[in-house]
Amino acid sequence: MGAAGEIGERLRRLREEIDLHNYRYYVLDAPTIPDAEYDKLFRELQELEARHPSLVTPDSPTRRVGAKPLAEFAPVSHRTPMLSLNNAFEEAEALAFDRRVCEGLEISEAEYAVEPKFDGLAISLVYENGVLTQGATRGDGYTGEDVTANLRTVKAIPLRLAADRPPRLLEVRGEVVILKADFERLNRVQAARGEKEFANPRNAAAGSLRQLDSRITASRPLTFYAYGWGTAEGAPGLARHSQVMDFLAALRLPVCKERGVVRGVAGLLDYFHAIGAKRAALPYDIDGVVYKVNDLVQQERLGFVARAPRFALAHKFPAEEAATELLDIDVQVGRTGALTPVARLKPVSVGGVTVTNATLHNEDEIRRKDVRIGDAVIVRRAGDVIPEVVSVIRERRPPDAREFVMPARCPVCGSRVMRLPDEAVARCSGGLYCPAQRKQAILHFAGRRAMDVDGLGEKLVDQLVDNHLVSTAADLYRLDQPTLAGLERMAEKSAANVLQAIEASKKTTLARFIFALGIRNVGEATAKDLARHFGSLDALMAADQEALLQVPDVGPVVAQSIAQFFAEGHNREVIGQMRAAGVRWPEGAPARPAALSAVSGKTFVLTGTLPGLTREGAKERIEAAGGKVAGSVSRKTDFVVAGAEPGSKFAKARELGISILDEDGLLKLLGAPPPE
DNA sequence: GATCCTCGAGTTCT
DNA sequence: CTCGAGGATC
Repeated sequence: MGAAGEIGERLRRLREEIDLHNYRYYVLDAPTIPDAEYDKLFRELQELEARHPSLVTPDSPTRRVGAKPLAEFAPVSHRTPMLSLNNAFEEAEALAFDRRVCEGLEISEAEYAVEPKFDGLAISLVYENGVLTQGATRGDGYTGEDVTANLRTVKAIPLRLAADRPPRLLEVRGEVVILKADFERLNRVQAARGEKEFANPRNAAAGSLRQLDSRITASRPLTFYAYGWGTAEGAPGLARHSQVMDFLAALRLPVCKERGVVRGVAGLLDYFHAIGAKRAALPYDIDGVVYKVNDLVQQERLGFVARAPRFALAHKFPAEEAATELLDIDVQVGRTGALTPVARLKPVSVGGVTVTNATLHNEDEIRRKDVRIGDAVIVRRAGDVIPEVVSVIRERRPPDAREFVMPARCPVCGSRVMRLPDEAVARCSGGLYCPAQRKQAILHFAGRRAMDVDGLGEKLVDQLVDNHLVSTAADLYRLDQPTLAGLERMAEKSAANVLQAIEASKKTTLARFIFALGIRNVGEATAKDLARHFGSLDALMAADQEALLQVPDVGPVVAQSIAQFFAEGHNREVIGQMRAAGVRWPEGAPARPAALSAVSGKTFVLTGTLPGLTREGAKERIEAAGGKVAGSVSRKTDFVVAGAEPGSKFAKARELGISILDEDGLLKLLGAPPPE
């Protein structure tokens, strides 16, 4: 072999090896060599190609870096049209789909290929004799845009298919997406550079793919999943869609791991619910699942209606984001006097529930998002629960949109509003003179984690305070049946229940009582620390700054808050009244000796819904066994206990490699003896 | 002084 | 759940 031939051979081997590592890294997510070694191979290839430009091939992994900006994208006609799917939002529509399929095919039960529906951008990739020659957006389904240069930078897309005799022509259909974790990283980078953050992974993927400068695309963490083929010439004859997917996977195209084959409508719905339950834990965003009749001959027999196939259906989850109108911004007063702006929205359905309010946190947040009253806004349920205004649709801003101004006086009591120079929140300076703060203080006192007075809710507290029946928490213990029964929506029976609950709350623990007082900066955890450290309320009340600083997790700020609270004569008086009324707890004995177990000293984080235990129950049992329950996952977390529909904590635990337990695992651990 | 971790506080809807 | 801020740690 001549020198040129040898170099050609070395180049070929290098490319093959790099392609394989790319596949393992980007598609299988299971690299087999360290990054540094990969970089070495890559550099060797780059150097060799630089010295022998004539031997550079278009499918070389070095050609992924991005090319010069284009003036515009060229139009591309798809050989086989990329049709849209019919959508279903209700189970009834899925049932109707299955019935039509069975009737159309004159069978009693159909077999379906099922897969998640990615929330990304549909694209088409053309491979000629195994080499990627063209990539295009879906466009209107018949004509898309040529984004070949951009798609070449996507590492999960093979530039050459892994086959000795690849099909003459293969159109691969799939979705370009950004993984959730990559999206968060990307936004952090954007923020650090002072550039605009993306609202969601889909927008980020769309924006990245539509860059005329492919070097920008190359810097974005795009990935790809194939979901089918269009025109295929010289490909093996296959009978089922599921086989097509296996074929694509064998060519080293990335395909979704969650795909499956099910029978009948029950199979479809089971899959829909299974994926729905897994949704939060999946690394990518999806907006539903797709059902396709698996048999390709049957698909052909069913054919198309208008522009959508009759053999496939997209069964969508309720939208997690929606556009609506911001009608007004109100201000709420919290227990500490914090003024929180709340968006009043035109009711809109998000994630299956109707949203009318959403917090805007504080003034800075409103400014940052540039939200104005009257704006069209995008609303999302953060972590699937709490509604939040994501962004403003600038193009739809009405000319009369008004900026929000934080009021100078408390909307409830008229006291001056203060904002400390280094704090984000504005506060009402009225203290307990402010009815809003008084009400919140009483609600906090009665809260489940504090004194646990069942049935004492917002409506009742409003009435009690407004009618001057109660002005401090101690007054609760002076209420009687006739007073309560005179209130709205308070029949004799409910009045008796509330009195009973108030009576029952008298028997409590020191930690709960300290928490219930609502001392600034003293929450549940600090209250427990204080109770354990001082053993009695009198010892705590007598403690000076220095004594307080001895308590773990108490620093100067918290110590100051506590000392200040007890120095206030009014507070001491209220506490005296409550003790006189019979509020009591076991005192003296500082903390029972925690049972020694495998759980002692370990930190747990709970996420999702456990089948047999409540969150509180699980927490109590872990603490009784000497463990700690923290709110968020970090490297110091020993175990994450995951139930059904876990949140982002589950993903984080996986990322950090923390042991994950289910309820059974937790119970076993609780019962297990301590490690030697 | 910077960084990481945890806690506190506020929030929605059924 | 998310944000901000207090505390601990290096």
